[in-house]
Amino acid sequence: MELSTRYSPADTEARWYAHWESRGYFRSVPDDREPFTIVIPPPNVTGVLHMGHMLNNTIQDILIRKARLDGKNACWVPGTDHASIATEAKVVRWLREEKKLRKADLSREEFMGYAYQWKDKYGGIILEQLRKLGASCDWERTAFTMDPSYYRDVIRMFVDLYGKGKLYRGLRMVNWDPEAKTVLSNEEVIYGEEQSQLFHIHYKKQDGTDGVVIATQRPETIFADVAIAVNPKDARYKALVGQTVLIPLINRPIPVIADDYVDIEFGTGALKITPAHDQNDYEVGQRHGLEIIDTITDDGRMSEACTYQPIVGKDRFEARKMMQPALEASGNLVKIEDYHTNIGRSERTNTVVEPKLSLQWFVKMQSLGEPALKAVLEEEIKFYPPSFQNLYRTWMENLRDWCISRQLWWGQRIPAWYYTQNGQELVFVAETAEEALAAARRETGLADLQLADLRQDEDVLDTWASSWLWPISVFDGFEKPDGEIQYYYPTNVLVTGWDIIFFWVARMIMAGYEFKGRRPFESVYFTGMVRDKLRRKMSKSLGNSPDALKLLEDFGADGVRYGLMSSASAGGDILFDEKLCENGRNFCNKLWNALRLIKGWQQTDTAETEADARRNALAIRWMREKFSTVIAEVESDFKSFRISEALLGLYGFIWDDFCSWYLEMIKPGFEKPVDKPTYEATLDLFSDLMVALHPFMPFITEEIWHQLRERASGDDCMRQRYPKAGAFDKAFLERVETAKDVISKVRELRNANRIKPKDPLRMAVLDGESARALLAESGWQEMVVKLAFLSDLQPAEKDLPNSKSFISGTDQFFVEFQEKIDVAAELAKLREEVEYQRGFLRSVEAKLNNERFVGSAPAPVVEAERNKQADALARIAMLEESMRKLEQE
RNA sequence: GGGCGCAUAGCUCAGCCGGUUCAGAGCAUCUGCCUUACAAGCAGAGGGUCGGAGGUUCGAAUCCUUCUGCGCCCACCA
Repeated sequence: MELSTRYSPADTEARWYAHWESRGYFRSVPDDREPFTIVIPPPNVTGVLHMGHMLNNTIQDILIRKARLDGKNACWVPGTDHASIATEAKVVRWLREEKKLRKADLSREEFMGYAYQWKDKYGGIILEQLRKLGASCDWERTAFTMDPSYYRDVIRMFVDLYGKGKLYRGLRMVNWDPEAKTVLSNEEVIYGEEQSQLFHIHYKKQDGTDGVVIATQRPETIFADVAIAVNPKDARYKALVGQTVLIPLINRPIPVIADDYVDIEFGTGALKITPAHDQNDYEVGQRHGLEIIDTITDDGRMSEACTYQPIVGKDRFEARKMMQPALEASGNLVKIEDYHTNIGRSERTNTVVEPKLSLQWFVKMQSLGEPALKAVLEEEIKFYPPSFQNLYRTWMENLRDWCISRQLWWGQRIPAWYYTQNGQELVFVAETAEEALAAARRETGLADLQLADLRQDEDVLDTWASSWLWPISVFDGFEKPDGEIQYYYPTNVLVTGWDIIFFWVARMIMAGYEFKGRRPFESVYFTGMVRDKLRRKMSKSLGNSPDALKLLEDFGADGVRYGLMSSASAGGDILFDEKLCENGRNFCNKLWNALRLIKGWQQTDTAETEADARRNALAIRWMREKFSTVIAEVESDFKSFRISEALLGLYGFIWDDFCSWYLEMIKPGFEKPVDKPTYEATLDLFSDLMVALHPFMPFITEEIWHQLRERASGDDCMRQRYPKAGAFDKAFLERVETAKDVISKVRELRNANRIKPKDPLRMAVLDGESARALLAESGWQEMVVKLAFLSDLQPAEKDLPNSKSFISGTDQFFVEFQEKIDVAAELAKLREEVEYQRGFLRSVEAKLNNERFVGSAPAPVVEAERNKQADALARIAMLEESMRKLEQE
């Protein structure tokens, strides 16, 4: 079959993926092999593939495929996250725009119906896209955080924590998203510097005089004020403490109090206290026993409680605008300053977050955090790169209770039922409504109590309160603790972005110890962020993110995988450039053409000449031994998750050593055959290279594997065993490098003297001890350039009127050219070289003459310096000899 | 304000538990080649006093101090 000069991934990728999948190669069931488990960081169920997904899933696939080739039972569990707030926001928008429906007009059941419609339509798209990338997930295990069994586990978790007293309901100041009308965790609030205004407002005393001026960015909240606070040490306001001032416009009297919290230096030194709308004010209010007046509704409007009628019902920002003219008119506005400040916005809706008092469910983090922190600090769970331990530690040492209730519908509904008896609210937390009812009957003594008498909590759980169970629940670890979770748990490695270290990684660790008593994974590999060339994070709004699917089409999955991995050190950001994928595509093409070359060779039983046979045997030996060293590197790179290094090592070996040197060495002459032993050895070698490269570039390696030989059914590249690093002879490998170096040097001379390739050197003459042995043994001097050994020449030929010399290692070489060479230029070069060598010698001798060096440095180091000295002396002698020869002309 | 990290070739980075893998890789640049696998290619070359200044040491890109310039995390003052 004729092979095209270009490799076309489109033809092969879909075919091989279907082949692998139909053969069940991705499937894992427990057996007696060692397991290797990864659970995917579940993408948002309605998400689409972006660069970040491609990066971390490529890494996971590499690790999984490597483990499979290492003979382990590799299990990669895929799945999706219901992503409560993000998905609900999308569904709400979809309903509004497509169905002309408002969430407020729908019942919970109706809304959930639509949400599932949406999920059925868009959910799982991303999993399909992962297949295009080559992800070898066990698709039969595909999980979803709202699957019935998963849902049940989340409920169990809630009941369990409640029973252990690690979960409570309380009124706390929370971050409120007035658009999504839900509470947000601290991590879901994004702070950014924004332009604002500082209003200086005069609160007058009841007699209409004096009073105090305060500064605020939020004049619309003055109606929720319950006091003015000053620092007790502030002389300016001493007299005022204990007196009463009036809130402008509504003239409600409030006291002036003293509290250390107030900064004398800042603003006017007087602070309005608004406990309902500010965390710190809330705390000050608690200290002084002040009341709380909440003037902002759940959707961010001014409520009746603010009592200033013109702004009641208005949006908080609109109300703010109305305050300026109103305060001016009443004579309370002193001035307005422009002001830079940090404003917190909702990660999901981008709305300005409102601090608000709210009754929510919280997880007590103290006892959960301790083992989780210990595990990482003591490296029972290893982080790659380890520097993320610091970030983790600072967070874990400052844990605050985790608010896990959300005022949404899309999620696991909180399993708490309420019954009001004699004005007192009783709470029943249970896995099912029936159990709650039974408990309610017991506790109230009302045997005829019905379900309808109980009211279930309306809220659902934070999405992270379900995904923190991921490594347990995907193996049904709550329902069947003695089932296959025993085999797969703890998982081996988690691959994820460091941006969710708190949201997810830390919490999975806590859940692992809390619910399983063990770590959820042995290692965590943190990927960096994928950024553009300007270091900007890739985002939809910037439009700087390449279309992932288009990339796969343009460069092939292998090309993209190469591109992403070639510059992805653990934790380091990737400055993505399509150029990287182009390199990957080019590499595929290189492999493809190596295949074409080999497949095009005629074969013969034995080599044409003895020299050919010797050379080929030597070349094969060299490849095998060097391959051993490369595999050893790859293995050690994998151990420390230096995946990028492993790939680049193989890349260099394949491109430079295998293609540029080895294939050129054994390549038969035009229309000449290659001997069968060499041919077979080359196919074997190439096959091994494909297996070694397979984890990184699965498609092309599988394709070439099958092109190289007829393979029996089931004899696929991805089913092989990874090549083992064998023995190698270091001295031999070094001699080969010297020989290569000689040839490179000759090429350099030819290049510099513009001797065309078609016009080869008449003769290159060389001499040197170690290189000589190798070159003689191999017949390599016949290879790329015609070389002969100086000592083999007749005396007359030794006179080299037109020669150049160079040094490689400790050997000196001469090359003769037909053309007259530029003697002056050559002399200048030699002079430069001799100067360098003399400088080098001086530094070496300075060390050797230093008694303290000779006395205190270890013997091998001193010995090495002595060798350097001898080498340098020899080189200088040779160079001077060459210069004398040139000067004679 | 508290903490962490980074600074090495034009660009992106590796090396960093001191001493021949020590000044490296890829990309970019330059030179010469459409040579019978591949121009998505081949053969070569140039380019860095390892951010500045001190210190420890026989010896520092590597350890310490400090300065400068970046980046990130946490907290957040009205």
